[in-house]
Amino acid sequence: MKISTWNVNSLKVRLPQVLQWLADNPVDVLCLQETKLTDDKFPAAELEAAGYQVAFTGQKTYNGVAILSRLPMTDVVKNNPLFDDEQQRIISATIDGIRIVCAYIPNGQAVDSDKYQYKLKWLEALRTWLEQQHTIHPKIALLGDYNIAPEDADVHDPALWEGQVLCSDAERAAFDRLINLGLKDAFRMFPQEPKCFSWWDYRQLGFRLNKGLRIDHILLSAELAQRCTACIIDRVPRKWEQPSDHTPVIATLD
DNA sequence: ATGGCGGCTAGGAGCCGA
Repeated sequence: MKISTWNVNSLKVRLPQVLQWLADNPVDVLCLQETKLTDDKFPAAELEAAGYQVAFTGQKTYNGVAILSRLPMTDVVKNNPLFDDEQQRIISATIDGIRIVCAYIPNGQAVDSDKYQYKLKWLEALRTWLEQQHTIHPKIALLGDYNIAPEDADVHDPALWEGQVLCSDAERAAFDRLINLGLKDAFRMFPQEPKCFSWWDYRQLGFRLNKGLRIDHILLSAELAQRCTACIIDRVPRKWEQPSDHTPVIATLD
């Protein structure tokens, strides 16, 4: 079973690329972030025609998440019931006995901004809820755009980014608290080349110069980590015309 | 580098992302 995540930065613009990527990479589950579509505009028919069931929750202009699955989905839940939030950033479902949580964690903008405080509160509420979910569902995976580079190895220029949003101590501590629930960062379970990233700025030739960050992650509970045989970042769609600034991450489970 | 690029809403220029 292959489960994956991709921040598509507008599903309206990126739908052809999502369909192409799924044709090339027939994963069982794809979690999407930043769909930026209200539910009435979600391209369900096109994705169903490609062989995927869909669950989604969106809003105008910003945010929006979805789960695409080849297998049936049950118990779809939108958002974090413990956190009153107008922003549509979480959707979860059970697929083949696995609880899949798709999350678009807030960006935070800058460490001195209100959005950063919202990000930290949002992460604390996520941790509390996920702890409960983990108890209920021992087979649980949290996939998405975390907007956190967990370690300096996940940053192209750690000195430039030190203390900045996405790399600050408080954000990394929040990431560690998720790990401490008993979750594993699937990508770091395996040997990887240095300077592997999942996001590159559109500006300044970010991708060509590999000036990126690894901020898209798949965290697995112990039962799933045992079954995980590979985790890779697929840079290919970042090379396509009109790409998302993020690229997919895929974990393979036995 | 208080920018850039790209998508969004607008139907301008400005917000936001990361």
